[in-house]
Amino acid sequence: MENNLEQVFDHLRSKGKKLTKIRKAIVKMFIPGHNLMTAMQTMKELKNSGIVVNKTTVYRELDFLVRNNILIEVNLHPGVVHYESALQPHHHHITCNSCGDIKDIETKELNASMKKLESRVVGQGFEISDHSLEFYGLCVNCK
Amino acid sequence: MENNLEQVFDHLRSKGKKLTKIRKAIVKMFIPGHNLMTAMQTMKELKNSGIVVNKTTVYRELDFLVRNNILIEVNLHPGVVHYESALQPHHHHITCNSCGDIKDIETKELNASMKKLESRVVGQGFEISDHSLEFYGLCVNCK
DNA sequence: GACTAAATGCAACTGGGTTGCATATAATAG
DNA sequence: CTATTATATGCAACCCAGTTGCATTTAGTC
Repeated sequence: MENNLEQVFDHLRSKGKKLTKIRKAIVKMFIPGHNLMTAMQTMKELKNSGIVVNKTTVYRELDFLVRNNILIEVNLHPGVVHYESALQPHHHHITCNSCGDIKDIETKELNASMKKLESRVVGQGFEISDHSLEFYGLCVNCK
Repeated sequence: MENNLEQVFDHLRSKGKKLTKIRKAIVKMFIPGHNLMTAMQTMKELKNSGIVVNKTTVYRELDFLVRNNILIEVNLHPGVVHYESALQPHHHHITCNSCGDIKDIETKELNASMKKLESRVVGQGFEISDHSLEFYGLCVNCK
């Protein structure tokens, strides 16, 4: 979405942040949506498109984009953090235990009962700000 | 639950596994339930009770117990794996973003709609074997 | 073009987790 | 109760994701 992309750039500009070629390139690879990548995968993708970046920069840039609500962290597996666009409708993922492939999954069936659950927990004094729901199994090709 | 403990020991014995003092001690600290610990926390707890263990042993032992369906891995935060008893009713957790405290939480409201969701996904060719649902927010003391 | 905050690179480091290999220990049979 | 052997443990060295301090570079502004 070209539109989203320009919005993100304007948003950052308005906050006095710089639009370096690295930042632009990273935002571009995430914002169209449906891209879920680790820091290292991001670095490789950048390299593939001719932009060689230090890993420190990649980690700092991804953190920066998370702090600015452009990306979110996704916690699929121990040992590595995935990132994806924050500018997408709320959804979850299913990871194939065999080939490692990750697919988006809508969970609209859960909305009502999830709200009920959260209000009960709030009633017990907790304040829920976020949740993480991930599925694991076998994809069509692997089973 | 003393009973569960003996069942676990018998189960392992029947598979030809040895019941060393380290293994027994680790099983004992997890099986009563409501204990959620990282490998390093487990090592410290062991030390506190007078059993000094190498970290390699702790990691291998926790893996062993997961492979034998006595513990499960819980993926709360990037960078560290938590372990808890597999011999508990299905439940989830809420982590306080401020003090880091973790509490168990029942999610019976979700059961029916979760089943619906899973059958839809199965209908699309995926086979779901597991899911992870974790909540984040503020506990009573911290807000 | 000069200035300054923001961004980048580099090297060294941290910490969770793993591997190969030598040694020790629990269970079993003799 | 000793010998045997698979299983478990310790140790040292390693791997890899992610971080830190500091010097250098760059984007945006005047």
